[in-house]
Amino acid sequence: MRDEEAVRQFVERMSRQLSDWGFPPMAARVLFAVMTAEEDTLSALDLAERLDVSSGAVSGAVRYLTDSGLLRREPVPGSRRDLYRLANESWWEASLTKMNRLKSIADAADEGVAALGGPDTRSGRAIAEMRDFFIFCHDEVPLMMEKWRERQAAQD
Amino acid sequence: MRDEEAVRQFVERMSRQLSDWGFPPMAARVLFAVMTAEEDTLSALDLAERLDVSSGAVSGAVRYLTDSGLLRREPVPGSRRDLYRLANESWWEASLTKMNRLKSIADAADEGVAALGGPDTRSGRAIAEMRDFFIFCHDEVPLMMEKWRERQAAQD
DNA sequence: CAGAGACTTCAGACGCACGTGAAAGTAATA
DNA sequence: TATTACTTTCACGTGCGTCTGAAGTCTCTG
Repeated sequence: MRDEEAVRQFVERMSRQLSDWGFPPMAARVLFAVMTAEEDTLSALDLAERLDVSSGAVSGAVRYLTDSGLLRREPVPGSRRDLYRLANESWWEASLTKMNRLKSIADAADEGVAALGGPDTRSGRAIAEMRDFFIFCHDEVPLMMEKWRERQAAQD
Repeated sequence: MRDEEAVRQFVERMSRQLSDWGFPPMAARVLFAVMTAEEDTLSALDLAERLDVSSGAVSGAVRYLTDSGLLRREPVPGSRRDLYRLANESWWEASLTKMNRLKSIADAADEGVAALGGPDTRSGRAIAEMRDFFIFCHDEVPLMMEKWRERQAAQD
């Protein structure tokens, strides 16, 4: 049923997609290794073995992921081993909802308008419109997410 | 009024934002050099001078941008010099509307579900939900853009 | 308290994408 | 046809992020 080789390829392909978006590659691999596991927690060693990477790489990746709030570390009492679990089943939703990137762009654009001498110059107007567009998106995305959640709720 | 140094910084900062999204840095610089120009067309030489980069770099960047449909090349009759103009005043809108990335992720996720043995396994279910989420976004974004266009139209 | 197991840190190597600068290519002018 | 103006191509150098592997640290067990 489950095709381990295909799963590997999937993890690799998906990680590539994420890293195209600026996500650290190894962190992406770890994230999908956890998502594609039938177990709901994995140790650092498990991750290193399944991904066939060094323990150091795993260490850096889980640190990134826990800092970002995507993964939760669960120390095992009476053992040096830590287990990792997805902090949020639908991390992608939370990630998109924030979308600080849109805000950063809007902010940068706003400074641009000032540098260009206000929204009444040719170029200033263009950048101002761009800024407004990104502000609009930044506002709309949460609404979109809400719609998604409603739809999900309705499906049950 | 117009602060050239601040404009430079703006171009640089904005390009950085774009390249964080996987956009080629030099292409981003050229794009914003054109957007921030008061002229509506610029030659390759203009671009090289304003950005203080080599002509080779400009050549590669404009090729990328014209191929992507963001810039239009306008040969000047009786001259070897070409001028470049924004192909679309609101290229960002068009770019977001396409958003092939979301589709790619959904496609990859779909293969993942198969590899995991269908949507009835623990991990398969998680990936299937993720897939549906990205399909949802892919469908919603065009609606969002429509809303934006309506709002813009209303503002006139 | 010694040893084993587990994670972290860090210096080094590696690969990759990017921009440079020079040389070649192409088209207009004389 | 030679010259000039502009663009494209490409081999090279560089910088950056990333992974490895070994050494270090910590903590539980015997």
